[in-house]
Amino acid sequence: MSDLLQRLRDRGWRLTAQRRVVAEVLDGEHVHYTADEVHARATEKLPEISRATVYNTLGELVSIGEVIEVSTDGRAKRYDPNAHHSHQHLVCSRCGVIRDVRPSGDPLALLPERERYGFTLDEATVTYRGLCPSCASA
Amino acid sequence: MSDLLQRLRDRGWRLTAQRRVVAEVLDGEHVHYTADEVHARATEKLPEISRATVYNTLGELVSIGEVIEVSTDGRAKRYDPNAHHSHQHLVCSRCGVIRDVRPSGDPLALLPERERYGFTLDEATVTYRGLCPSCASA
DNA sequence: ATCCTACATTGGACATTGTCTAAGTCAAGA
DNA sequence: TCTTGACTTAGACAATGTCCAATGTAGGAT
Repeated sequence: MSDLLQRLRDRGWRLTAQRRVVAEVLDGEHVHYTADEVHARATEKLPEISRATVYNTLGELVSIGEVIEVSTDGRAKRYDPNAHHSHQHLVCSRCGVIRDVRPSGDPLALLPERERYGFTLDEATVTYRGLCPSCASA
Repeated sequence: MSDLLQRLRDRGWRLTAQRRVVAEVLDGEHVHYTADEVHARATEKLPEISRATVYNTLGELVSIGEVIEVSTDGRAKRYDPNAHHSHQHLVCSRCGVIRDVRPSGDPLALLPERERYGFTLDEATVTYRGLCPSCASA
């Protein structure tokens, strides 16, 4: 059993076939599926799983901090299981491929006091955009 | 006539009443309306303007670089007319208010070479999140 | 000033993404 | 094994965005 499933059990989650399948689909590096993509892949393993369950499960995983919601293009949200290592995203402007990246400093530190307008800052999310090697050479 | 309308005319745009009204709605500082909000405000001045025209005009303004598309919450996109001064966004996690802010350095510089995966970088967009003064004190 | 016509607008159908509900199902503790 | 409350399901509904054929009009041409 994956660490994720163990953590879910520790939180009192009922481990249904549907939740197992969603967790399996989200296992891996540089995974950034939309809800529909998760549903499509989940359906391959469990044909009767419903869209609503996929949305529910993704929402729950996000709310407990196991998965991060990413919206790089204003279209469908994407779900990133790499929640336990702080990171940002690098996106190809042409093909849309996404890589997790780690900036060398804290992006929050770049915002001077006079530009904070009295806000209590929490986090900064950065999206780097450019062309990936294959799009750049094409 | 505003500078924006003059620039549009210089590009060969037909200056219709609808385009004038959309341009007027987008005039100002810290303006970040959704398409529907633009439509609602435009309707006050020109009741017969259609949703399609608002979407068309916003899309055109974005494609010629006069307006920036911002999606801070994964819901509707917002349209920011402050396109001629590079800036980032500061968002209240509770009430959603958005301010334009200017970081002190170039966020692109924070991404080390080994984290660029061969991409040709273009830009970095940063969203700072926290609580605004009134939400923090409530 | 009037006419022409290519470009712009309109209303509504359609597409995509996400949310909600009522009824049925099942995991896991007793 | 039984029971029960949590979970899942199908499908309706909501929010946002796109597309198209019919109609209208800005601005150059006359």
